[in-house]
Amino acid sequence: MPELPEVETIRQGLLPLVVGRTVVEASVSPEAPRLVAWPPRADDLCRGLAGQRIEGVGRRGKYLLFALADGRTWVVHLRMTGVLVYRPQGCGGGRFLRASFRLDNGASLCFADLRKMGRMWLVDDPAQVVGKLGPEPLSEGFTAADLGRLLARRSAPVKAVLLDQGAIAGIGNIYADEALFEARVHPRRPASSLSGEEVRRLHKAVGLTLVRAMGDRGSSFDHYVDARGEKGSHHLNVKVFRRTDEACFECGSLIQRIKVAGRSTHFCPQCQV
DNA sequence: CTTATTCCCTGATTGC
DNA sequence: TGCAATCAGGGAATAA
Repeated sequence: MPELPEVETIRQGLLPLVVGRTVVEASVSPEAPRLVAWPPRADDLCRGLAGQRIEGVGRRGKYLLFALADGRTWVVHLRMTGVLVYRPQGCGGGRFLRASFRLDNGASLCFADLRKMGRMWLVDDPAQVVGKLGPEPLSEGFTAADLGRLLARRSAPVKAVLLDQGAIAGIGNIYADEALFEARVHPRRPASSLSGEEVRRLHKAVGLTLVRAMGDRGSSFDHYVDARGEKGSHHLNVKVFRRTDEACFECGSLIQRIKVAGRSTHFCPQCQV
């Protein structure tokens, strides 16, 4: 499940490989009829990409944004099992290959996706896709006070707010659990019940958690690989995520798994209150 | 406006 | 051994 640290690792990996390159040919498998969310016809996305030079690779939340020479933006979201890899020799086959984008140096960007939940768009303005996202948690402008204001008007569990992309962009199930452990806050606490001190702790914890994960080039619990097809290593360094019934590194209590906001949630019943 | 629930997808896992 | 049910989870859609 690529979240902010994984998508950012992919972005940084793609940057030196594709910026300045031109897409020669794009193709989308008829087996993936929902992959192209816009334009309505996948063929129009392929035709629109062909001949376009890639001017930059950006990221907003969990979305990758490819700036094209004609001013339009190719937007890619990997959802659960999507993988976007740069292959110098082209994509070849592969059972889960859903789309391929051949570049002017003979290499290809290959989009594989076991569960077919990934989406892509070709739009005039990226805001058409990412316009409703909340602030970037790692931006300078996102302060503890901002987080406090966000949480203050929500009665939902604090974890549900962390997962809400319209509240904060880029946090998914792994890093919500990890940040809440880091902040010593119980995932079921109503968001508005956090004290000022707890809000400051959570703000710091979110940043620390995401930066650490990027330092490990992301977590490869399942399918995630970076732009060159390499796994990350942060799944070896998590404190609670998928550590059910294992000892808390802080206090030795057994990590518990519960459901919060419809998502499996891992926490230490001793450390997190 | 909010929150909760369902659906999409398919391989892996669990239960009988 | 086989087969069905369940689970994983991001985000859109829908319900309340």
